[in-house]
Amino acid sequence: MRVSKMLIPTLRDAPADAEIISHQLMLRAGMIRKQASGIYTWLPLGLRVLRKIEQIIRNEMDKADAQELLMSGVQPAELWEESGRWDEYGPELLRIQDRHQRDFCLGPTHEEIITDLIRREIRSYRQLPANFYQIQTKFRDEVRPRFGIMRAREFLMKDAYSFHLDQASLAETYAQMHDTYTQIFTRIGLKFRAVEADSGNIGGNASHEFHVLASSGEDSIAFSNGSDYAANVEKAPTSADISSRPAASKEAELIATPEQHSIEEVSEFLQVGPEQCLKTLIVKGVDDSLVALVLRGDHELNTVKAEKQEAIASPLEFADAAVISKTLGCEIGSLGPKDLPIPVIVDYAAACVADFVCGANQNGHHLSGLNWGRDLPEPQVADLRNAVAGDPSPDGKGELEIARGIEVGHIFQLGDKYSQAMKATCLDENGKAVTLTMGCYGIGVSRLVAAAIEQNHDDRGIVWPLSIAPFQVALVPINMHKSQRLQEAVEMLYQALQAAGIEVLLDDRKERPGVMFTDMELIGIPHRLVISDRGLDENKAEYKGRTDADSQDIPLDTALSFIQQQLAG
RNA sequence: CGGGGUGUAGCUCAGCCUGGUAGAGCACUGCCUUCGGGAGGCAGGGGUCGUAGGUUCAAAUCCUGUCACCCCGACCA
Repeated sequence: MRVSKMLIPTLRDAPADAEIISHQLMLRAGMIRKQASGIYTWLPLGLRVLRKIEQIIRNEMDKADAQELLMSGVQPAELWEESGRWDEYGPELLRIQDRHQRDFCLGPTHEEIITDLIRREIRSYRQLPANFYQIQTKFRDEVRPRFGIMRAREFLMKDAYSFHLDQASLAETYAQMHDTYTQIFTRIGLKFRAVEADSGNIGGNASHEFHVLASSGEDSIAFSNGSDYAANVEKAPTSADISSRPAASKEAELIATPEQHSIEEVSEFLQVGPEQCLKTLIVKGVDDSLVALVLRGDHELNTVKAEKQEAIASPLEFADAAVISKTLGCEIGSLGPKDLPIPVIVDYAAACVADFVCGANQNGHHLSGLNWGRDLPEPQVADLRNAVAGDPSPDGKGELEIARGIEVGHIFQLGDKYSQAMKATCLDENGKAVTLTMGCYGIGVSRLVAAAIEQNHDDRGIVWPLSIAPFQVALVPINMHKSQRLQEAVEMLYQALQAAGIEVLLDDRKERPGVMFTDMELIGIPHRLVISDRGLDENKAEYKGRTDADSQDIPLDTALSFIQQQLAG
């Protein structure tokens, strides 16, 4: 492809409403343009990347014997009424009417359609198991679309649905899809983790999310450095062996700490680390009571875990400052667990600290050198906090590391939620009707583009993994319009590269070199060949990989084989 | 849905406070010079200032409504 024949409207400045790097770079590289909030047009360059990802997915799904089909994007309301989701799904479902005032929706997902198809077409256990997938535009009327293509309302998704006679068969396909997804993200060339997940409102049992690791990810995930264990930080359990608590070595002491409230201030003031300080949070309990939660100063409360405590009101609410000072006799910044007249629940880690510092329940004072079992009773312990880096892995193997992740895939064992509601059955070997068991498997194809950029960029622009780059090689001639022989040499090399099946983008614009270099780097082409008139005299071309610090000279007549080597390596 | 913010040329933004009839840089068109890391000169094209109403002799500017977009939160995954 020639740059002159392709619309690649690169921008020097990022539009002001683009917040995250992938959104900015996709706009600047001329890959997408916004049509409305959360709705985008894919320009030729962006579409090439999207298609590359699609092809990898398609290829791996086919290998796993999944069959591609394409379902309708507009779906009749009747099916959704049958599954119960017409009422359940909420405003995210974009509902429309046709000219006869019949209700339809724009498909946010396709369980209803596929189940309807399968209940009509599959009659015998001999046709099972079967797995169907499509790559299709979905519409979800998100409350708050943001971050460009990352969380769009209209987006491209690969969704697959498998059908089984029993749970064992589902488990088998589920495991196969887990492997397929692993293969897909590995082939694309992204760092990712498969994470244990809740199945949310789609229903069913087992579920894994696949996260691309990137600092801008919306989710925090915890994974073990000693095993495959990975989970959302909020969901990773934490615990500690109370008997590992060191022996008391200091005497309890009341210290005046005027104007020192936060853990940070107290820790600074008393010159002890925040892990040696305990913080006391007062939340609402059942029946208007109050409950104190005690955490290590460097730990963070996990509200979902806390809500599981019987004494605590759900949803969790912090007590009002006024109520606290009235009931407990001091301000929030001076609270501590000693002699509190309300129930106290202590996080495992906090219960393991000896000689700790905490508020004295007396304004402007803290206690130091406190010890559980000596200065105050052995506490009631519970898991109340988010996992942090360095915590032991819940499976006992290795330690947890924490990273940000972008969810790009999700697999579920659905069970019979939809087949039951929609009466999808088939005959087993005894001629008896059996309700089908289902699995479903999604990949956010368009989101993957953004995720790949979030993980792979530098200050000059996108750094595509070779597998999904819109072009493999950028061919940049210097001042080609001024030299007939350069034109001919470049044309020959361009043809040769193409003939070898290499995707090459020839920058044939009458632009200055700087402009061409900057654009090719912005759009992230992995390999670059520069040809100049003066290089011709010495049979010289210049090669530079997108992330290389410097370019290197290579013999022009070996440029093709050199590039082939680079692509292979 | 709650809170905050922004709408002026394709993009980034100034002008608004203190009303006087619209600007800059980049981009675009033509010509000349330049030519290995976003060149320079000259000459151009392009904006009902989001929109509706109000105040005023006069509104991008002040007032009110409304729409769109963005951010934070809630929500979703």
